[in-house]
Amino acid sequence: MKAHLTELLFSVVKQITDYTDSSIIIIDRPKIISHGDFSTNLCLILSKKLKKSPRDVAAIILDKIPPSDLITKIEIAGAGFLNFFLSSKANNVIINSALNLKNDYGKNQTGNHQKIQIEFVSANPTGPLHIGHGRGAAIGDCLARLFEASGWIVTREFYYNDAGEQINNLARSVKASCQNIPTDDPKFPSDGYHGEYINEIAKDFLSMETIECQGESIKASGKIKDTKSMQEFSVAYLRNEQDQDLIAFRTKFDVYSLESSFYENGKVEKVVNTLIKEGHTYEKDGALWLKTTNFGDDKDRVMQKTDGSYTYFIPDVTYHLDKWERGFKKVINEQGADHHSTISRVRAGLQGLNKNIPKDWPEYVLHQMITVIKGNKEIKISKRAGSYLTLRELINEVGCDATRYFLVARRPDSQLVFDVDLAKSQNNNNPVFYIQYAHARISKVLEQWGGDISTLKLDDSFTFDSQAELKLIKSIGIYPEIVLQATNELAPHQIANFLKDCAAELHSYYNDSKFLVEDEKIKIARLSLINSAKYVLRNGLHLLGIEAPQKM
RNA sequence: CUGCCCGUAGCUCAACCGGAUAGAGCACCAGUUUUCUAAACUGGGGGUUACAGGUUCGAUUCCUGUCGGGCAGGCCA
Repeated sequence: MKAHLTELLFSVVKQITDYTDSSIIIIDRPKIISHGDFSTNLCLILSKKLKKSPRDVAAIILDKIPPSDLITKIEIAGAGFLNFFLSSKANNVIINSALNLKNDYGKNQTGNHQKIQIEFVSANPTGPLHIGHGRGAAIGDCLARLFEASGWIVTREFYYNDAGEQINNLARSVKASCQNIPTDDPKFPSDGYHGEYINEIAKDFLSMETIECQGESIKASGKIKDTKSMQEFSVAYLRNEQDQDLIAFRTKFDVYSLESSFYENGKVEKVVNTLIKEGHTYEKDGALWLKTTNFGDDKDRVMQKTDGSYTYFIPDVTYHLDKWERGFKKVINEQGADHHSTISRVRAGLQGLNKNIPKDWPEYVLHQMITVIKGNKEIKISKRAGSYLTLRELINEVGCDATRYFLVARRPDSQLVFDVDLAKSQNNNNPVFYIQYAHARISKVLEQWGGDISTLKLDDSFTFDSQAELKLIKSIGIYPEIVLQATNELAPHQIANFLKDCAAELHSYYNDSKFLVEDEKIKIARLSLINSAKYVLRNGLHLLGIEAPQKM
């Protein structure tokens, strides 16, 4: 519909100016219903160039614009806006389009089958997933679903930091637990992990349990001095836990990349050598430094420590080079904002490799921290202190649907308050139930009707006239635009907000009109309308990874 | 001290990358059911968009400064 309007307007623009590109035409959706279905500020933009007042330009365009049976009225308004009002035929086109496309309604092909890789969660295997990882999982997975809906070939990926200092720390903590050293004992590792899960791992390690992890069996040796086995077992144990958390959260990954693998296949070494060869390094204080200041960082960073091991960002750079070499021209990393300082380092490292990787590659979506409130008290999340609200607990208490909704319904870069009591209370007005209820209501009406849903179609001559109907149709018509916009702006929260609005229109309509009426023509029209709304609600919920129940 | 994010109704948050009268939900007040699910609907009050300047036809949005909150600034990740 937008494209249609752009075409009409551009045919006039070509006549009265020398523009050869339709990109100056911006079609908006007005906020206020009396301003019509679409509007454009085109005349305000052209007024300077044509040296005429915006309203005069509007009059000229109005005079020359070709007629269309999808538009019933065009108005000049305000400072010189053009407002377009859709005809009832256009409304019927929208509804029939949704009825025809069904599960595909709302999708677009702007991605043109290009490859995109989205990395998210990527939690260290040093503890169970918490609510912050949940936010990452919800946002990352929804982004993946959005890009799929926009015609991209998506790879979902999880990166495990299963090497390095944090893992040594984990092994030390488990070892201390095996030796029955209490966490408040001075002999307990000072920066060790304190959670109860450490004791669980220790217990299973000592009783020589076997853990299944991504198709591999890892058996604990049970020997306290066997640091290697303890480390392997602990990592496998926690990866297994995290995998189960993610399954419970309906989040699947296509590829798991392991930090350790980049050491094993020699790629880390190769990256280091390339950086040295390209002249971006120097030695100081017994360490090897990367000149990240060459690429916009505010100070240089150590890349090889005095003990010979590498700092975390070298394997990170290696991993990202690997992504690049796998052919991903578009990569999005979803992570917590507390890691934002890695961005400049990873990008600097990639630039230093001199491989013609774009400066702003990869893209990042950073989500801000979450404040968890339970019983009117804030829960501090700290892995090391052991105070913890795990994602699993949250799913068990609140449910997967509600958890996903609340975690994705806010802009990633705003801090969010998650009130556990509010989210889990069943009798409360919960937006998730509100949306699902709208879907269930439609399903029930269609079921009571008992006809063949696939035959529902709107007659060209039918005219909807109630406010409730027109508002619902508008919501259905706008849905594909929301999907595209949410994809382009990396903003899945827009889907959540849209669905709440769309459900509200449906509920209003439901209360306003009866659907199963005597008049066959009216009945079919109304059922066609709510069935198209059903596809929108279901498809939108699917983008959020939330179920659309037939009844509640 | 430096960098990044944020500041919008009592609370939780939107606002289509500069547009028209800043919108929802919760909470509060008043109503709606002999009807396809009242987990719903209808109406009402509530705002100097933290503050002060600047840019222009027009600013919640862009720029500068101030105040306030969060996160970073490890040879941790």
